[in-house]
This record gives sequence, structure tokens and C-alpha cells, in this order.
Amino acid sequence: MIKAVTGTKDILPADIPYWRHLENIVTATMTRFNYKEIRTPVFEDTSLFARGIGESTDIVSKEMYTFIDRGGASLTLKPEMTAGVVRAFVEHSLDKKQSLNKLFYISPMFRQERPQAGRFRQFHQFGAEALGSNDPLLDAEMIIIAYDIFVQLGLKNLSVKINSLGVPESREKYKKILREFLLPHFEQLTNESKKRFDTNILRIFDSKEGQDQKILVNAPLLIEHLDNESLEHFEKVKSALLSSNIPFEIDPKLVRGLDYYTHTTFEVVSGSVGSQSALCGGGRYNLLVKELGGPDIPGVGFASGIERVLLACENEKSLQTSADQIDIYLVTIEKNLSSFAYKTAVELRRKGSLVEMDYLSRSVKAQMREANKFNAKYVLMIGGDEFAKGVLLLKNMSSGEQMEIMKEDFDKILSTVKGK
RNA sequence: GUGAGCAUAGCUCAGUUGGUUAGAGCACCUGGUUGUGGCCCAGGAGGCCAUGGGUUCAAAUCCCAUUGCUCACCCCA
Repeated sequence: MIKAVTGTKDILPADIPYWRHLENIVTATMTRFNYKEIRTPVFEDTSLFARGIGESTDIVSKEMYTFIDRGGASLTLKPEMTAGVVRAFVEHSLDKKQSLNKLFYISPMFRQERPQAGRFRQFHQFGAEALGSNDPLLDAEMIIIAYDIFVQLGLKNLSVKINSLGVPESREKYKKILREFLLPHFEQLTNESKKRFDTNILRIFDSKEGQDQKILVNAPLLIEHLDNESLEHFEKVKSALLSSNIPFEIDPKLVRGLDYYTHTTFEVVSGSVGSQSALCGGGRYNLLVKELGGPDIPGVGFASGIERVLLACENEKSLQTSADQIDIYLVTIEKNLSSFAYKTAVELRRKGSLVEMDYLSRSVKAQMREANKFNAKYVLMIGGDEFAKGVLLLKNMSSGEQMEIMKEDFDKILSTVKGK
């Protein structure tokens, strides 16, 4: 038997209502904040991600689905959306048409990691990008949108974490200070952290190892070494969150893995999923557009993992979908009337009803059971005796009452079914 | 890439210290008088016990390997 590829999942009809529900909330919320949907290709030139996300990141160095196409081009299935959106933004000069572009998306992503709870190789994200303004209100807006969506989905066990990485100059200064602090303790660091000491010293804060954390307790924090402009930016983000009633905590150790972040970074974490607890993450990236060959335009954005969010909803039992119903199930009593039944079903469907009928030549009893299983509001019975008189039987499945209806009187059938 | 656990019907799981035709519940199908659902009752279908090898008179059960899944690490959404 051929099975779905490792780390991929089928979304079966039983799950679709939850996905639709989430997608509707996302679209409605984004629309209210005046974000416009954008769709970019599933694959892009590999160099886009290498440059945009950063060569040294885990995503680029070991997680991308990269392949050579028949023309010899190196292509990559998108591992995240920001690089593609920025590429499209630059390619179509969207900044010339509008000074601030607020965009959102819902899309599959691909990363070749070992699957576990809340992590897949093909997964789905919704997210937003605002390109063209350095206003801290937009940083806060990202968090508000994400948080509001989670709240509308009924999630409770949430915490918002924010931090500021400042601008590159103050960050470089701080890195020096951190290096000086850690140097005397270098030998006590784990091997992984020793490596990061040279490649990306800030990421040592990501370590969950006790021996690293013990050393880091007294480490100088980036947030204490921000320049005035960055501090001011951060303060404005915080006050915007406060005025919007978003509970948040400052996590000075929130150092996100992608190279392009400046100023604000944030995560919304759920206590209701496994160890992959970040429902969304994002931040400001004022250097990325230029890095990708565009004008010097600032940006801010976030992305949220749909599978993780739905997992949290499932674990918190925060969503309930109503049972499916059909309007009419057509029961054909005599086999020779099936062509009339078919014609009637099509006609009722064209007039707007959700209609099902028997395609398996089953007994009346079996058809009735089927109607019940589909949770039919009405059964329309086509039988020899009544048919000879020119009428059909319409049975209300909750009351059990039956009435006769002229066999071509679709309007009467429809008005009865619609409850008028 | 590293580690641990698991693998029996469509689903959730039983299966004794290895012992004869491998079980239950749910779901599915057919009936319970000639043309009427739910509840109930009766019956039916459905398993190479993940795959391959080994130990044994005898393996779903013990051993080894392979594959797959799950969870965790790394990292991330």
C-alpha cells in the first residue's frame, strides 16, 4: 500500500469543518484590519531563501526541500512565506502603488524535519506582512491580530512573549559584551553552545540545557544595552499592547532563529500542545527588503502554524461544529421510477436544496436508514401508488409526519423544506 | 542528524506461563412479511497478527533485522 509521505497528512472530510472555521476567522479578522490576501508560488528560486532567511539558519542549512528541475534550475519548496511575499512586493513594485502594503496569506509550507507533535514536513501557516512603515503600532498590530484570532477560536491557555533585538549597531556592541561575559565560562558551556559562541552567540540563550542556563542567569541582557531609538520603539510597542488589552511578558531571551529580524520579536505560546508550543512567531525586519534587492523599506510580520493551533483547539475542546444536515433524501420505492427520481433530485439541487438519493438500488428500509444517517430534514418518497395519482410523499424526519405533494410542484416542496 | 516507545479488523483495543479454527466494542452490510429511519433483536462480511529471518514439537506471544508510526532532543510555526 502506498502511504502519504512521512510528515505529510491527509485532511479528511471530517476535519475540514475545523479548517474552514479557522480560515474564515483568519480572513475576516485580517480583512477588518485591512490586510489584503496575497498568494505566491509554492516553489521559488533557491537563492531567494538562502539570501532572505540566512545561510547559517537551520532552515536553510538542513531543512529545505530543494531540487533541480529539468532545465537545471535549483528550486525550493517554500519553508516560510516572508521571503516570497517580499520578492513579490519588490518584483511588482507594490511600494509605488501604495506607500504602506498590508498583506496576509494562508498557505502550505515545507521543511524536512523529523515530525513530532505539532510539527510536519508539509504544514500550513497563516500570517501577515506590513511593508512600508517603521511605526511600532504595526509591530503591536501583528500581535493583536494573532491574539484576537486565537481568542476567537476559543483558546485560553496563551501567553504572549515579546523582546527587542534593537538595530544591528547596538546588537553588535552587545554581542561583544556578551562574549566578554561568557569567555571565562567557555569551558562549562555545552558543545552546542560552544559552537554558537562563534556562529551566533545570541542563540546560546535558546539553549534549554541546565548547565548553559546556570551560566546565563547573570548574563547581561540585550534589552539592557539597546540604543535610545530602539528602546523608544520597544516602549511604544508595549504601550500599544497595553491599550489593546493584550497581556504580555517581556522575554529577554527570546532570540528568534531567522537572521532578518530587527527591533521587535514575539511569540504566542500555548500551554495546551506538546513541546512545540509556539502557535505563532514574528517580528520586525527592516533590512530584508533591501537585502532582497528592493528599496530600503521596513517591514514587520508574523506566521502561525495552523496544525498547532488546531491541535490546541482540540486539546482545549474549544471548537464545536454543528452536525451536517441534508435538506431532502429521495427514496425511490419502485426501481422503474429511478429516472424520475434522478431528474427530481437534479431539479431540486438546481433550485438550491441539498439533496441526496440512492445510487445503490437499495431497499426502502436501507434508503431510510441512509436518510437518517445523513440527518435528512425531509424524505421525499417516490412510490407507485402515489405516483399513479400524480403525487409524491414528503416526510418530515423529526416529526414523522407525511404529506402528499403534486409531483411537479417543486416550489411547494422547497417552501415546506425551508420551513415557510 | 540523535534517543526512547509502539506495530493484532475501517477505528479503539483484549489476547493468560508460547498450545489447536485470533476476540470484543464501535462502524459497515442484510434481515425482523408484501412500500418507511432512529432504539432494540438476529445474522453477515471484514485480519499474511507491519515485513523478513531465527529459536521451538508448536510463535500474535521469545530473539534479530528491516520498514513504518509516535514522542522527545536540535530547531521551529
